[in-house]
Formats: sequence, structure tokens, C-alpha cells
Amino acid sequence: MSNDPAAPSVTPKAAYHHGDLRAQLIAAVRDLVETHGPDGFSVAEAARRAGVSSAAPYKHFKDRHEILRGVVSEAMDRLRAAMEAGAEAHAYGSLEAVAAVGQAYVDFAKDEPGVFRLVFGLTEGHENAPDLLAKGEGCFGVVVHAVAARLDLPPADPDVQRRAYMLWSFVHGHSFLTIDMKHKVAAAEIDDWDYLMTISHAILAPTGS
Amino acid sequence: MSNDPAAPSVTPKAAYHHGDLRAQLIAAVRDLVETHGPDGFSVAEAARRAGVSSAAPYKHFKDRHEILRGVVSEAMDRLRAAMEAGAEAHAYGSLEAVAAVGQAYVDFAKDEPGVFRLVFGLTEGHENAPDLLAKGEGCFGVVVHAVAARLDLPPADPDVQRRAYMLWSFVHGHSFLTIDMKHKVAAAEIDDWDYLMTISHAILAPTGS
DNA sequence: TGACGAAAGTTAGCACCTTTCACATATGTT
DNA sequence: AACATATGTGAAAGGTGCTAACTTTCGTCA
Repeated sequence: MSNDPAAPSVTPKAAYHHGDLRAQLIAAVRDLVETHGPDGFSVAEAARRAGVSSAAPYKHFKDRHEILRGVVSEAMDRLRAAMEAGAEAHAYGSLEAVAAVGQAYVDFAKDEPGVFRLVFGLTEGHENAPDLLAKGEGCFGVVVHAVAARLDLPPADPDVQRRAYMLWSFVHGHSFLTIDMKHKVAAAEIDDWDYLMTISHAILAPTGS
Repeated sequence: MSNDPAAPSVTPKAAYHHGDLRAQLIAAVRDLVETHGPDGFSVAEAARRAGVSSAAPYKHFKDRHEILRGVVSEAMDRLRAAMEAGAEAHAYGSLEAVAAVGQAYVDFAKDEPGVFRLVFGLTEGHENAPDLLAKGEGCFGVVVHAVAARLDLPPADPDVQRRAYMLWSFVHGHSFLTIDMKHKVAAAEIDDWDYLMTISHAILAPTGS
């Protein structure tokens, strides 16, 4: 790459080993999943979009499943980052910080319903991929951390774990129902933030049962 | 074919217009979805299991999606029946009746995780199928009914709707997390019934916020 | 500098799947 | 008995996943 490896046009894609196919494929698949649903994706189409032959992806991924796992992995990174950003936007240990973690989760589902569904609809992926499992734990860890801060208890405390799980299942369900049945959610006149604050308050109330 | 429609062996399947292909296909697909995941199903394989050519299914279903929608429709019928049975197993208007509706929901997810995921993972299906929408409403209606009975309010009451939605999102999320991340649920030592009773109690408490 | 091996792409090809089309066969209605 | 209809079959087109064998490019080390 001394001067220009045949630099022809504006986009730096013309190299015939064109650099970052892997990333471009993941981006293409993410887009396909988002627009055509988790099923309406094909390796061939992704390759077409990246401008390579339909066999090229297999130099970077073993399976079509591995591509999807790549998308999921990348999505989980973003999800976790969003959750952490949500928490850090409010005072440490505050109820708002807890709710903000949930809000980030819901926002993600709304912004990328296809990818969100993919992340949690991957049946065979989960068993085969310890890294995805780890990232899932990481996301849950953000919830646990916020709850622990709020209750002023160590994250490993069983009560913290339990309440964090409750919160998560609530937010998870609300996210799914929001993207699956918008009309129902609209009918119930749910405002996300109110909802999340109410729930957080209820679950983190001093005495358990 | 006067006496017996060619009754040859034990199974009544030998008629070459063999009666209920549609139902048999749905059963086959349900099984495939359950064992090989929502993706690992093919019309061809289902036809093979039903003992017909791979073109036969298209006499009963327009698409492969329509077959899946058939499975979903049938599953929703069973889900609703289970929820209603759960409610009716306890005193009308009791908290237990509410929790039992949720328990039926969770049990369904545990018993048929593949189908459960299919029901709520169908993106394109939902838009195109008003009957599925209606059945979804029907299931939600069971929750609403139980909540209304508990609160002694009409089902159409906004407060009833809102609390029913809250309950549903909780149960929905718990169901998904249960089948997706069993280990996490186990780690949090969640007992379904305790959990559901706790949640129901919290959500149906007299004053809202 | 230039030979070489690994990385990353290509084309060709098989097996399978979806869907359609033309055709065959049972059903039942009049 | 005849005909329309519902339900089956086989063949074929087009797409997809994945592999194999070949080619090009890149970095590296004598």
C-alpha cells in the first residue's frame, strides 16, 4: 500500500483482497436480518451485497450459523455498551440508573427488532457458543451491578441475583411484546420510562415477599 | 371400497387420497420444529414423513409459511385451552387463578420450547394473518379475564388492561429466559409457582403506583 | 530480490429445498 | 354415467449451502 493499490474511486473497497470482508459480511447480514427477518437471510445474498462470490464467506465463517453468531456477538457488545451507558447516565445506586438499564434494553429491541429476535431466538447457537453465553452473562451482569448498587449489597448476594433476574424477565418480556404486538402495548398505553420506574421500584422495595 | 376403504393394516392411512393430510403435515412440522428447531424444518421432510410427494403439501398450504402458521394456530388453541384450564382449577377471582394462568404459559414454553419460540418468533406471519392476531388477543383475554375477576372490575377497564399487560410481560419474559437460559434461572433458584404468586400479588396490589 | 507458503478470492459442481406446471386419479353430485 | 373438483404424482426451474480445486495476492525470510 505504498502509493495506492489501484485506488480507483472514492470507496476504498477495490482491492481484490478487499480488506475487511468479515466485517462487511456481518454488516450485510445484520441489515438483511433487520429488513427481511431472521429467516429471510442467505449467505449468497450477503456475499452479493459485499460484492464477492458466494463461496467467499466460507473463508471467514464455517457455517451460515457462524455468520449469524457473528452478528449476535456484535449485537451483544452493543447492547451491553448501551446498558452500561444507560446506568452511567444517572447517579450511582439510584433507581433511575436501574430503570435506564432497562430502557436501553427496550430501546435496542425497538431499534433493531430483527437482530433482537435473532439474539434470543438462536436455539442451536447458544449451545455451541460459549462466547455468546459469556456475553449474555455480561449483559445480565450489568443489571446485577445496578441492582447491587441500589441495594448496597455485593453482586453475588442471592437476593440481588434474584431481583435482578425478576427485573430482567420483566424487561425482556416487555421488549418482546413491544416489538411483537405493538398495538396491544399501545392499547394499554404503556410509557416505557414510567413502566420501568414503576417496576424497578416494586421489585427493589425493601422487603421481598 | 364398500366396506372398508382398502383397510389393509392397522393404521388407517393407506387410502391414496389419504384423508387428513393437512393435519398430519401440521403434526409432522410441529415435531420437526420441536426437535430440529424452527429453522431445521423443510416442507420436503414433512411430506416425506406423511408419506406423500413433496408437491402434495401445496394442495393444502400456499407457502411454507402457511404451514408454520398452521402450527402456530394449533399451538395457540392449545395454549389458550391450557390457560383457561389453569384459571378454572382455582376459585374464581382468586390470586391463585391468576398465577395458574401464568403457570400454564410457562409450562407450555417448557414443554414445547421450539413451538413456543415459533409462535412468538414469527415476524412475517403476524402481519399477514389476522386469525393469528385474533388468537393472540384471545390468549391475552384469558389473562385480562382472570385479572378482572380478581379486581372485581370489568375487563375493559384501563387499569385491568394495564395490569394484565404487566403480568403478561413478566410471564412472557420469564418463559423465554427459562427456555433460553436455563442455567441462569437455576442459578437464581426460581420456583415457578412462588415466582408467579409473588408477581401476581405485587401487580394486583390495591394501589397502582 | 525473489522464491514460497498462507490467506483470501474465484469458478464449478453436488445435493437439497421451494414452488410451479401438467397430468393422473379418486370423490361425490346431479 | 358423466363431470367438476379435490387431491395426489412426477418433472423441472431456480435458489441455496457448502466443498473442492484452482488462482491471485501478500508478507516474510533466505
